[in-house]
Amino acid sequence: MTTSTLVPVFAALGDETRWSILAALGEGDASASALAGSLPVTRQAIAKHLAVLQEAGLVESLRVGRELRYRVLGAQLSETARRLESIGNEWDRRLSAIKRIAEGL
Amino acid sequence: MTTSTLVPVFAALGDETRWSILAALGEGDASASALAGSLPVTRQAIAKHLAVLQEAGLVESLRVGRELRYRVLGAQLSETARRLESIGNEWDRRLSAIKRIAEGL
DNA sequence: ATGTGCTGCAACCATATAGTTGCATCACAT
DNA sequence: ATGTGATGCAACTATATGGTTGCAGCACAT
Repeated sequence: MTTSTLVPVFAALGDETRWSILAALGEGDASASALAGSLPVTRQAIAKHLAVLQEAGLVESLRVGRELRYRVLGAQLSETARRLESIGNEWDRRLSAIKRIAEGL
Repeated sequence: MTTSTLVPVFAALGDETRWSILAALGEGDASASALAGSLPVTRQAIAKHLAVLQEAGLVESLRVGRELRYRVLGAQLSETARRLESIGNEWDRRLSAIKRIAEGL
């Protein structure tokens, strides 16, 4: 299971550039250098972002000869979504409970 | 519908203190001052966090006499979760497609 | 052997963020 | 009328973050 801490995942997803990187990786695995070709930031900046994403468990890296390719882990996104969903439902449930009480049912 | 921009929502959720605030609000609506009583930061810090959360559409505020109470909007969490889920599935789908191709099916 | 291209590390800069203190102000109750 | 408790605003500090440049090192192909 991919039970990473939730907060770093959200923090990682809270940056536009990282979404650009994820989107670019959606086209297929790519190295930091390759990504630097299609994004308006330097390779080093991308490397830092990839480190953050990897730390959050959102991408994995694989060596291919002298290059380091990155791949998106969609499962981690789904997992995070499920956990967020249940939290959201929890709050909704609580609110409905309060509403029912308020309405005297 | 609560179609807020996705990134600010994640950014808002990418902070421990804000989760503490959300958790505290789960106990019931509360003002910044009230929250400051149960959290280890000052009222002003909490007020800033609440502004971020409100900007992201995660909480709403309601005036009650001289105090400003905040309430969690669970629906926004669920909405965000759904959008994240579909993105995650999208990536999974793509990966399975690649796998099928690689396996010659 | 050597040049090219990719990674890795370090220093550096600017801005954003999380937090603080201090003070003015406004509403409510006595 | 006045005190108390809440919000609102501003200034300030420290650290984190997103970004840069520069350089060293390593792997691959010719």
